[in-house]
Amino acid sequence: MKMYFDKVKELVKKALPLELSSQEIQLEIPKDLSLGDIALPCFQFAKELRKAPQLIAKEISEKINPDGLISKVEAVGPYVNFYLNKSAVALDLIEKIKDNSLIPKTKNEKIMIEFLSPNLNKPLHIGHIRNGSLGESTSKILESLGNKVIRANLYNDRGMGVSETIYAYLYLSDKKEPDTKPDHFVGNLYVLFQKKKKEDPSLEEKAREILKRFEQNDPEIISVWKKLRKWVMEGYEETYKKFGYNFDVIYYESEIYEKGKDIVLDALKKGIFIKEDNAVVAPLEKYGLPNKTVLKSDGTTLYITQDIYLAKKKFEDFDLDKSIYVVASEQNLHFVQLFRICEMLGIAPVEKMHHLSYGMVLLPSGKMKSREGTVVDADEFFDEIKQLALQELSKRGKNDEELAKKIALSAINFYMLKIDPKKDFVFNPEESLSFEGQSGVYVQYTHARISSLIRKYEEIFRKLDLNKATIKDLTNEEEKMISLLTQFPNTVEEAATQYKPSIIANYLIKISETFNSYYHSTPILNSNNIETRILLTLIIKKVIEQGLQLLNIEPLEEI
RNA sequence: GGGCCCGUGGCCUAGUCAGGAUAGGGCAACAGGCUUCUAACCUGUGGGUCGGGGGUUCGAAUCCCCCCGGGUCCGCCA
Repeated sequence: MKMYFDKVKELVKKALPLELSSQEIQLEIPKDLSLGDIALPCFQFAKELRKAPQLIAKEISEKINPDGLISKVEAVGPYVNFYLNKSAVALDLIEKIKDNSLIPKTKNEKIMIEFLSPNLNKPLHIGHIRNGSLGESTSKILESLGNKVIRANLYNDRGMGVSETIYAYLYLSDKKEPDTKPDHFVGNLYVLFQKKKKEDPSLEEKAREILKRFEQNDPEIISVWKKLRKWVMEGYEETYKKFGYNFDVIYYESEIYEKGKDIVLDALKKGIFIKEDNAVVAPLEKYGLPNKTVLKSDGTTLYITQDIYLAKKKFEDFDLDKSIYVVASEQNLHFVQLFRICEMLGIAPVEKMHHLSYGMVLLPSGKMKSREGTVVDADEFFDEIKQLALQELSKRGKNDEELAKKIALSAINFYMLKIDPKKDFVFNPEESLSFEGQSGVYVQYTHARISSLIRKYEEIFRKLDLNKATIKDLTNEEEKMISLLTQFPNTVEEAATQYKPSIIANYLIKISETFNSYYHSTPILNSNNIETRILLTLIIKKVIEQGLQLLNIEPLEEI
């Protein structure tokens, strides 16, 4: 698409009156593709020329002769509309499919993206799934453009929550091996502790003692801690596999929570930080932020101290161009402060760090609270959606557990990703997730339809020689489809620069809607323009396939 | 109290960063469409003060200011 924009700019430049030759030309994509592929709004010249934009549009359009890539130039009101030569554009797309360059590999950065980062005292919930979908999808999008992405996860494997499960295991349970999924088993210990604490508030103090003993390396505590931690991690691995998350690096808070002190003290010596009531403080007021304590007055570390340490370690160990954190929007301030502090310390400029902030997943009753057990468990959630998929499949005479899983995953990932990340959303278990309309399953259905077509008429498809492809006699609908298809690479780049997989999800909806409508109205195989139609269908399939993969969804050949 | 985010038909949402052509979709409702390439689909109908008010502009859902509603953060917690 960019090359087409450049081409149009060049044409417009030549047609502009002299006094405007240096002006930057603003182009846009018309809302309605039947108005053309690229539009030049002429308001931008009206002031300088002191002429009505309608008149300017007319004059410019008359000076431009269509050639090669541009098949038609037309003034409509204050706009000059440019139509691409759809056959040429479609052939170009086929070329790109042949050498697998639909998405141009124009980037080459080393990017770390940290996501999920759960507390190791309970299983993952639906909020983690939003986080995971975003993290995994953003990774894939960045990779598709040529970047090297390192997926990182930070395990919060210490602190009060973890100590409470240790206490519950030692003193409130019969110390047996897990009889359920191991992370759920540990999560149940946590819930048990919360319940008992309500009856006996002194338990809080007892859990604190566990934490103290842990920090003093008490062998009994350490061995239970190791055991519970292993169980939770085993449970997580299973869940990751189910949802398609992959990690290259796992950091453990237990290994870094005391680190960062040296960095802070060094910065204090250099006068970057200041001392306040014997604590070390990062002065951030000049940036319009509240000051941040980075070391307690008793000399012990804080959460942010280890964050500073880890941020530095990441840049040093991996020579990163960018470090991304996928964390809920509640921590917006924390990350603004962290990034600013990192810049003050010379770890990295703020531009090299990004907080991919996302809104909360709420329940109709309000916020999820793991203490009170009002959470939607990730595994149960998955199973529920899988059951729904199974029901739908059985309506169609199929009984395929594996397929049901894949459909459930498509639905979930798409549902999580199609909404703008920063928006909160209320999850209503009964009615939220749909298999029709603007859903992952709708896109999958479109893909499966095309696949079925290809499967049924394999010989025809095999006879096609992509090297001698011709595209001819395009209908209006087909031209519009090609216009949409050319926007795919831009869509991916846009999603990457904005860290918004939702842009791709919405694009896939649009392309699926267009194709389904086309499919309904136009015979593909039983027509006199079969080659052109098959080629277009192949391009659509490829675009949907790649788009779905970027959303961490496996394209299905059949549903 | 201050900062940040959200507010688009009954419900969900795109468009807001980079202001432009009659504000796109989906769900639900209603009316249609399967002996023909997958009906988890398609076609049509009704339904909108883009939270409210000012301002900037030839032009505002989009930019600026004020206000209203909701969320969230502002610990020597994690």
